[in-house]
Amino acid sequence: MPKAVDAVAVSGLRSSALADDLSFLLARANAIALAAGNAALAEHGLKARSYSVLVLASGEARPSQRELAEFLRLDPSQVVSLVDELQTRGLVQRQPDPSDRRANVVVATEAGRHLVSVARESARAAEERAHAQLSPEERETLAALLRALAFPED
Amino acid sequence: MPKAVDAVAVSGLRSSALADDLSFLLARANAIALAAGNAALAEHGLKARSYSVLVLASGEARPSQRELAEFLRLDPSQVVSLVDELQTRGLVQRQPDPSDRRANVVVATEAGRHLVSVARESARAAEERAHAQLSPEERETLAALLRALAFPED
DNA sequence: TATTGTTATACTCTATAACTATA
DNA sequence: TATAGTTATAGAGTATAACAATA
Repeated sequence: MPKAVDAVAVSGLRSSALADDLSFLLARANAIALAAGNAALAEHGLKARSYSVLVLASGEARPSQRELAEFLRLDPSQVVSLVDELQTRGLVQRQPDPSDRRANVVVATEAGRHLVSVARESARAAEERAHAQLSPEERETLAALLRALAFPED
Repeated sequence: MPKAVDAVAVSGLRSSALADDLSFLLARANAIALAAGNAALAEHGLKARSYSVLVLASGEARPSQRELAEFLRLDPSQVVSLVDELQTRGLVQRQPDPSDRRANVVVATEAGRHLVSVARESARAAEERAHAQLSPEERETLAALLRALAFPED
């Protein structure tokens, strides 16, 4: 996530053309959420990226690295690094996919599942703080609208 | 913006814990919008960053580099590079701020204003395509909700 | 003393291409 | 011929600290 210059209420730029631009608002809101999320996850030695992989590896989906890359919009080579790191720390394992010997299925270890359950609390608390401006109903509305943008194929 | 692995409908990960996470949806929607925006701006020799600076420099606000950094959530040193590049291309000028001789006000040149008006059309068209899933009303709702997250001080 | 812009540096992230082993 | 994972590398983005000029 970007910097953190200060928190002084910003100039007359709020009334500029950009301030109504959906893409700009998306970028700024994301930068803020990412910074808050990374700060909260840091105490567990995780970042948004590695946390995401760990969460997905802790579920029932048994994703391949290819699927992780696509879902997280990362290059496959970036997933290699992330899984390497998590595997070195004993948090995930690569398991050969019986149905395709080229593919690795990434699954969390017991330690990984435990860490994710702890980290999830930190992440949830951070999100709670970051989104305190919105009511629960507004958050659900926002999630639904973002889902339409995030998964346009539906 | 990240990669572009493919566009195959993704696995069972859609039903994972992450898929309901507001921060994750924000990140994925932003990655998609940013990729589309950068692609559209590339034909004008711009990216989302430099386009944003140029838009702000084209308005009435006459922002200082410090204000640009804060508004765009960039480090002041990153703004230096962006303004350097735009200035080299004759698109913006640094003007001394009479009320504070330390500060540079960044203003677009005639060429800069012209380019931004052309580029804005490309950006608008790209956004139209990227957000085609949403109705105009939904987009306005989304913008209002994102504004609350992007500018939490209000 | 604090702030604006600047420079320099290190680090992380991203994009690309090539290679292997499988399909 | 195409795909999953890997490796390597170059480039873009980010974070940090220090400095000069000014407040």
